[in-house]
Amino acid sequence: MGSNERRERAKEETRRRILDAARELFASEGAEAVTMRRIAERIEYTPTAIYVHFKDKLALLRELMTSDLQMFAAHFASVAAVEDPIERLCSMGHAYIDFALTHSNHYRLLFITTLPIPKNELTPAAGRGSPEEDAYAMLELVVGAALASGRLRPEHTDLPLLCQTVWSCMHGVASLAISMRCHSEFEWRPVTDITAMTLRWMVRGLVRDGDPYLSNLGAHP
Amino acid sequence: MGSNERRERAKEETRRRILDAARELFASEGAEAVTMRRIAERIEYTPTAIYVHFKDKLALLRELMTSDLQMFAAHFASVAAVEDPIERLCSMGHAYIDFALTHSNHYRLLFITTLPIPKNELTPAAGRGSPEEDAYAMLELVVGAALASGRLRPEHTDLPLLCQTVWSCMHGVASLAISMRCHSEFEWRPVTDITAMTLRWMVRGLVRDGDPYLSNLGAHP
DNA sequence: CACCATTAGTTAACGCCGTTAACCGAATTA
DNA sequence: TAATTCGGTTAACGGCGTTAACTAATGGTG
Repeated sequence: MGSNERRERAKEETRRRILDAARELFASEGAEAVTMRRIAERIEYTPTAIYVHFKDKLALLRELMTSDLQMFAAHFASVAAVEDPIERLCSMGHAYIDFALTHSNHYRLLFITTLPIPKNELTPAAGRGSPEEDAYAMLELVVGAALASGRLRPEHTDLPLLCQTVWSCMHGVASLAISMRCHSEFEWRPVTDITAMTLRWMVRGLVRDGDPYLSNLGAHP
Repeated sequence: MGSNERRERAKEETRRRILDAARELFASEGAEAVTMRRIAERIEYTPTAIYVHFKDKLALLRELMTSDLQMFAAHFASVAAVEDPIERLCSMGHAYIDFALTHSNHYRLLFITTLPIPKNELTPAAGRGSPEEDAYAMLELVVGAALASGRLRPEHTDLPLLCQTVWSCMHGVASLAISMRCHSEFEWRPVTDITAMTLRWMVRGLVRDGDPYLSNLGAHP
């Protein structure tokens, strides 16, 4: 009678409310504040009600992560517009750090916190590959474009290796900055400076000597 | 009568046994396996007995961290012997990754896991500064030597900035490698390759054009 | 020697946590 | 109307970190 559909929609609705409550709780108070009981309390349900919609806490978190990964990927939308392939890569690096700092809780969940279960099966996801590959795929696109431009040093041929090295360096800047935030006693240089220097090293390691982009940063930064 | 000393020594002894049990449990089964109850079980005490020797779990972990930091610093003992300052820095980088991979649980506790309480007061420590600064101080020494050698580009003058950028990059390689270990589905390049490439970029970003060390890696690696 | 103070360690309990089994009650279906 | 489905609740289990009250052995002191 179609009323079945209504019931299904209602179920989807509470499921969404659970996810929203978890996300909000997580974003505002950090991962350790996300407990089944507090999520339930927020939506005025019993903790066990959550288990009707999610197998367990990990399944809930995994679903949170997939939506966060989409948000993460969306954060790089603007870099595609940058014309120069090298500058585009730097722009992506800056966007990466920006995301990590402005959404540090999300960044921690996605890339720092090691969940008990491997994130292998984040979601089947639409199309090919997990959403995690969306941002990574974009990185491959950007680095691939730099590679195709012929401006990289001839020894650079391994695209995955290049991407993973770039990612590693940026992740290092982001994650160390996040964990050093409170660590006041330490005289920590501004993240922007560390980011800029890392990107400068990356570019110099990537492009051939005498590349026009080098003059942007050659003088005295 | 001196028997007081014996009592004190006995107390120190059980305190040490608690730390040993925690360390062993931690190294073999990871951080989440370290619970007050399991530690107590190992040394055949009651969980509450631990509270005679440590204020709470965090205090115990902090003490574990300080000894791990010493072990961490000791891991770099051999790099001081390398003569060439640039090569010494690379050697330290390799040692860093080596430590992170062979003692990944310790590395996670020290640099990845963000403890609820800032690690500000790890220990007053002997001499000046916390033990965390020992390895960092060594990094400052190594980078400082490179700086003093006059082989770095003239724009490099900020020693802390250089050290922190180096550290960030190496930390990125280490931590991403650790968290990607299980993540099988992903075609991840060997950590040694990523490490080598990162160090190559670092060196090229650091030293002047035409530095002799560049010919080591210039050809076609 | 007798008495008291100190203290390493135990017992019992509290309030959290994730999770499960049994149940309830309203809506759907036959 | 009777049977069935199923979103949600109640009560409970085992485990966690931590605390208060207590025990028992030791040490110093009159």
